Amino acid sequence: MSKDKIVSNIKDQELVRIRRDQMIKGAITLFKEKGFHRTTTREIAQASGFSIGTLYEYIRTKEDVLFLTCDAIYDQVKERVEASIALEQPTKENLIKIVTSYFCLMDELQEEILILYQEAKSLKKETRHYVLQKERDMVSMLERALLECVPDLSNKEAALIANNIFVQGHMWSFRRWIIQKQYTLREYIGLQVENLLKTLPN
Amino acid sequence: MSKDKIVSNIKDQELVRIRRDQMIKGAITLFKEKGFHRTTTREIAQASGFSIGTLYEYIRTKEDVLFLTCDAIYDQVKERVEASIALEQPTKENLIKIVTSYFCLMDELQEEILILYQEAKSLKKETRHYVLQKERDMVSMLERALLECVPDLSNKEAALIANNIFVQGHMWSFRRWIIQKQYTLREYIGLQVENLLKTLPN
Amino acid sequence: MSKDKIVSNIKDQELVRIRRDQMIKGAITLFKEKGFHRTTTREIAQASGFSIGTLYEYIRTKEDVLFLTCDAIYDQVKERVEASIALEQPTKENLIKIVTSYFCLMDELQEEILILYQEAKSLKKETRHYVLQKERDMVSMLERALLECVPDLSNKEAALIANNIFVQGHMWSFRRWIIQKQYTLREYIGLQVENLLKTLPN
Amino acid sequence: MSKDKIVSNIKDQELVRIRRDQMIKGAITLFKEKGFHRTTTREIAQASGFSIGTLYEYIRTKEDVLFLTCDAIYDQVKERVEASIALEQPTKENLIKIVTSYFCLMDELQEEILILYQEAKSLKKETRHYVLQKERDMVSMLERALLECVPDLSNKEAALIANNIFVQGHMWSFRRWIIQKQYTLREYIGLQVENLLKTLPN
DNA sequence: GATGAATGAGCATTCATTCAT
DNA sequence: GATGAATGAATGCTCATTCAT
Repeated sequence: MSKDKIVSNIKDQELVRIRRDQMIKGAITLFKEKGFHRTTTREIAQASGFSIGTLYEYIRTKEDVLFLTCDAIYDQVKERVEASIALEQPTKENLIKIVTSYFCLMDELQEEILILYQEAKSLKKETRHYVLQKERDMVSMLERALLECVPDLSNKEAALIANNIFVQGHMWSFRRWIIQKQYTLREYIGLQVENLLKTLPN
Repeated sequence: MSKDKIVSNIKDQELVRIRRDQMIKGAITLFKEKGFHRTTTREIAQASGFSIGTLYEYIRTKEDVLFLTCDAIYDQVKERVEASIALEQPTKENLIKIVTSYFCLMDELQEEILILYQEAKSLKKETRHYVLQKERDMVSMLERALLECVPDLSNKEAALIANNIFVQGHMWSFRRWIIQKQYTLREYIGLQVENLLKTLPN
Repeated sequence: MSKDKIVSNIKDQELVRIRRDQMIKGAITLFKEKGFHRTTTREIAQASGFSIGTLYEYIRTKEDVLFLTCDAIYDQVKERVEASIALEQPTKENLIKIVTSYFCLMDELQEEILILYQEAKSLKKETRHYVLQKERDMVSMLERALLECVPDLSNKEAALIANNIFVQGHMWSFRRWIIQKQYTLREYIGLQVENLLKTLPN
Repeated sequence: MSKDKIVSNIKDQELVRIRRDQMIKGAITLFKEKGFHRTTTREIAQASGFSIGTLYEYIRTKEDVLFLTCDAIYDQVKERVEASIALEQPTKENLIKIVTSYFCLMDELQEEILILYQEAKSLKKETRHYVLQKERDMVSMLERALLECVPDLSNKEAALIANNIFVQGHMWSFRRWIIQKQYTLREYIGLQVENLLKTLPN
């Protein structure tokens, strides 16, 4: 597991989980507000409900907080996308359900997605790659769903469409000032799904 | 003009233009490399070919540099998209040409686009809105081209497709580690244009 | 006794002795490696084989560890010098034996001597004086041995020579990078003893 | 030159010299009082007469201050020993003069010598070796003076005696609480020189 | 107009010490 | 008696900004 790479002085693993959850919750609030660079470690500690000294018992560097945060966001997204895919039979109608629920998820997690877009680049190589891999996994899930639901699709086509769907979901977040003024979520989903269907064979 | 909002101590407007061009050139190089927050004003001054004191004769704060830089990138993009649109007759074939040349431009300006995505959020409200407006203008240009070339399109459809094209161009940049490993630029453009055509009426 | 000045929460005096011995052993290893200031109390606890909480049951401050350590080193040196002096008859030949075995001891305890030289200054006044007194005692022992073996020596001469011998022993430790490259221990002892004999009357 | 290895942001080399001299002066005062580790960079800046920001324009790390300080002390010692040796003809009487003036110098620079003894170990490998070399050079100077003034001496004997003299000089500083209570400087020099003469052939 | 030395608020991180369990 | 989680004052260092020359 990824989080195990972040070293902590605290022995009680359950406590580490609890404190890091507090930390991630605090950090997300702050990163939404002012971004990673403008947030101080003291603010993170305070928002997490403990002292600066305690913060550093659970991480090694400020960047660790960013990693834990990005990681948690991806996990959350991945888990829910996975769940929505697992439930469905591989039919075109269900593909639409999957995509729809993915867009809804993106709406729910708008601000978290923004954090990924704007701050993940501040991770060091190794951790950035780790997080990138999670992203890749998620696109792969969409790709597989596409291939199962629409067997006529070539691999390259499926991969591209998966990427497009993936990014159109994010777009609802990172272009919200523009998009959300023109469309309701339902409209947006409706139009994007319509286009998607036109794109698919048959 | 936007740049006029950034105050300078220097009277000679031509000199201001020259120095700011140097500054933007230096800043882009540095921001590509290490991002806005990790770049110091001293480094910007040095990369621009003058002293830190001189830098501050032409701007008021470090954020001004970011604004000038984002602004310059958008201007560059806008100018070239405008040119490509202006040349063409409103036919579907020419729409493809416009979109193709837009994707090529995004390929050329990959790193500049990344700067916009990752750093523009550090701008203060007012300037961020200013830059956002430029983005809106650009999407509008694509939208108008779409409506002219494909008259059957509704406004809402055209706006959404314009946004999709716009973001698919950026995607080539901000998801390059994933996308550019799977597709050549030509392949990417080919597939995206193909999907676009399927999406359009007729 | 000195160690009794260091307060402990623990009643069982034998346990205090045992834990402090562990502590001193751990501390010496660490101080040799990185010095007093660069060693943390956590490291000392760990090297001693118990927790940080337990460490503080047996001392009041980090400086106490330094004191106990310096004190232990001096005790060790003193004990062995005392033993070597006690064994001998007061003849010039035996003086040579005493000096020789002192130099050998200094060779054995090189790194401990270094600790005294480099860290004892970090002790607070009171404890520093206490340790200093031990040093004085040791020089006095050499001085007495000198006076007994070479009765013609004046007090002032004996005191100075005792100091010289004392420091020449340390020198083998604190100038080792220079001295030990030029001389083997035997050579060093041989030459220093030779000079000593020339210095003495008769 | 050694100091050139310490990088400064400031271009004006003369100013660098001036500021570093202030810094060394301030640092020596503080290091005498509380040692390197207990002295903060802020205190060094203040004692030097400028702000913490300015301090860091002239050095890169706190350790740089220690290096500059040790280096300056050695330079001062070396220069004066060199001068005293240069003046004299190679006779035994002049050897005594050289040694006497060396002891006087050690008396004058007592506290600076203590700094070398207690803090030089905190230098990083490279700089520590650099400083060590200066020490070696100084002993070599004494050694050469010995060989010139007392030609019958073997190299090994001369080297050892040079080291003894060198350390007996320092001893006046680092054992001052003991030695300076028993002897005046004149007495100390008198007795040590007397012993030295007994040691030398003829 | 250009320069670069000076400033000090601000930040990440450490670590001796305490105390509830 | 032992443990180890919690604390926060302290510290080294950075960097945007100013201003005298």
